[in-house]
Amino acid sequence: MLVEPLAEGHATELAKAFAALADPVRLRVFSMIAASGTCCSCDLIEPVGKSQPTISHHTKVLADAGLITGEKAGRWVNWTVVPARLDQLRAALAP
Amino acid sequence: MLVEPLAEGHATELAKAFAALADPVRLRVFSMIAASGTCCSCDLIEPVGKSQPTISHHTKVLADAGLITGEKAGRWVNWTVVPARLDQLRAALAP
DNA sequence: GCTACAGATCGACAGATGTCAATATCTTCG
DNA sequence: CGAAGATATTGACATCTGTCGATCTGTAGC
Repeated sequence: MLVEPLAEGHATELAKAFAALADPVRLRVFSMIAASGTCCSCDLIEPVGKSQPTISHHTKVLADAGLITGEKAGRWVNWTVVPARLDQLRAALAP
Repeated sequence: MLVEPLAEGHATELAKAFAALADPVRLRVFSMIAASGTCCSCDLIEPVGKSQPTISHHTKVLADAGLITGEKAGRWVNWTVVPARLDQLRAALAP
């Protein structure tokens, strides 16, 4: 991205991913999922200090942006990061 | 960031930088500055297709986030990217 | 079936954000 | 000085976003 101007479509696509990381609460949620390898939403509520609907909202935003993916396991949802999406973002910031 | 949960302060700091990249127009402005090494605001208006105040607003947001820095040269402002800030973001996304 | 729990969805509301027209500021040049 | 050009600032507006309480949808275990 640092060698040639971004096309409009590509910029919109990238912006969505960055927008997903543009909130402190969401960054913390994301880092907790990344750090633990896998965790469910209920594990995030207390450490993050937000209500359950708010956490659910944030996981949805992160998932829609392709940064995490959730697998249902009984009553729980196991969230994990999507490494390929991260690579994409790092590449976009690379010189 | 992927090995341990982010502290609240650090998350807020990072979120500001990502928020600056969370808009397609701003991403394009940023990529054009990066690609050209240095350019002034007036060079951005036509290719980006936004009004002059809007471009000015976006450069200010990017500058406030520490992603670019502007040096006044007569009537112009020469914008350049801040590589250290970019490194910081890439590091935050590194496994 | 009933209860308890994980998670999603809905509705509402305050606050932030992107955009432009109008205007102001500052700098160069004649 | 006066005119012209590059940016910045202001004001206004529509839209988006983060948050919560209330409620709905599942699933597990009794």
